Amino acid sequence: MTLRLHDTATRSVRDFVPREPGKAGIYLCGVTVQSGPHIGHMRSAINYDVLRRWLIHSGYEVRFVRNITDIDDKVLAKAQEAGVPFWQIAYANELLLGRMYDALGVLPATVEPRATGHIPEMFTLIEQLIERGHAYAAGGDVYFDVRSWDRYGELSGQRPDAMQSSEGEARGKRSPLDFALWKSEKPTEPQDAYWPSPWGRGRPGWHIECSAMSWRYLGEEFDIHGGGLDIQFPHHENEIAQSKAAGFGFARYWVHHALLNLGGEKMSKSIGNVIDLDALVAKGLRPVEVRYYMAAPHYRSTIEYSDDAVREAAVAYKRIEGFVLRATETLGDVPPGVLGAEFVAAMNDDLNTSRALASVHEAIRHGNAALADRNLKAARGALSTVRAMLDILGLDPLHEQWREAKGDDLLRPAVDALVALALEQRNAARARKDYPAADAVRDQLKQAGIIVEDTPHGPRWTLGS
RNA sequence: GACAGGGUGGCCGAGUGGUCCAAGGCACUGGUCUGCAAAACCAGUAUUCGCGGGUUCGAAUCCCGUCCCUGUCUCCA
Repeated sequence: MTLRLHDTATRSVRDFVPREPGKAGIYLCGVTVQSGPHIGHMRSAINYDVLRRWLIHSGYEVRFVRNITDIDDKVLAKAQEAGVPFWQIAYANELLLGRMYDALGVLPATVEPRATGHIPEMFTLIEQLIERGHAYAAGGDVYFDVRSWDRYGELSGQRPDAMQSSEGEARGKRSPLDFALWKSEKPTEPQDAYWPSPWGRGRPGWHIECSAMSWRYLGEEFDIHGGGLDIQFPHHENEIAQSKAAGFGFARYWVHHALLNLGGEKMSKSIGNVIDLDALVAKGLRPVEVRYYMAAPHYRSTIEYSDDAVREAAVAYKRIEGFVLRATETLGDVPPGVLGAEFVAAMNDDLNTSRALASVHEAIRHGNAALADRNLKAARGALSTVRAMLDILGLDPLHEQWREAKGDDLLRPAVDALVALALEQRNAARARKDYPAADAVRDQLKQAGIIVEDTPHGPRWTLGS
């Protein structure tokens, strides 16, 4: 069975056939680091992290390139506002982004290149485009000549003739549709944001960096290009035009993920309807629960954010976690084993994580039943398959990523001994049928954040609320 | 206006021609277990898929119309 992926360019689900057997090259449009990341960015990161893990599991050697766009109009505007160099703003936000990836268990990219580190590659590309008659210099600017590329619109379905052109004619453009590859310096912009170029001092246009970096790290043609639905046009359309006009084969599959909405609109810094990971943590959610929330719906479905929905996701995840922890308590460490067939089928079906999770929950139900029946063999099987499936989604509760803070390892035996003391008293009370006293012990522990549950083999405790 | 994608139970969310009187989760109800709980398990909870037509032996799934929602429209606010 092979992976099938939705390809935006053909608007269809296609078998994934890598350019080179056993290898997969992915370019993901990362973030423009104009400000700190919000949970909309997290969705992108998590969706592609799942794709990547699935490809790795499927035996591919994955080269995963996720860029940082560290220069653009907004970064410069923020820098001017703050009175600091643009790269200071960009780098500070890049660090925040990295922290967010770590917190959510997003695997580090193979390489995370920055736009400003690839100016020479841009020059080569731009010169190639000029030579081929698809770009022209005008003053100190260089524009891509959209009319010279008749496949323009192939990705988004936009027809150049039908497009509304923007207000205000830019200087030197032959057509309002043309877009800048290189922008000449302006007196109103920070003077430390420019590079010398064959066309005079200036800085990159918005789209050229991705063409340059994908070329640098993945070659002229690569397997998958990803990004949010909102940058399909113009950004990806322009990327295709540039790269193909330069003679590259470019991306073979275009995978776009849907957005995270809040209040009926996409979460966006400019609209101001943003929530970041810290805000969710402040609501009592753990990053792993947030990851579950983002990974559970299909990647091409819009998520309308709501507090209720995240909380519901947290409850669902706790059910998963509860099984894994309880099963491990009775079975000992059972390593991840073989995936369920339904899970595999679901993942291969355009990464249908929703369906895949349904099979996880079913396995858990069977596992819980097996535990209750003391059918250890069946329980062991369920645990190993559940852990394997969760591992693909980056949600295995036993993975080091999700272990509580380090001190926890030392604290736990100590708390365990104290709780055992309290439970001895409770047991004594129960033995003499003094239930009010027994319940008082349980209630007091609960107030301290320790939940006591009775099992056929004695009480167990967990932290919780 | 153009282009793209959606509208499924109380909620979240899969399902794109028959096995769907619609997966899974949450919530709720009843049961088992328990001293009582909790957890877990079992059972129940949409004859129905925005609305109106049509195609078909058969439609949530295809077609037409209609209403509503989201994204995008280029040196992006």
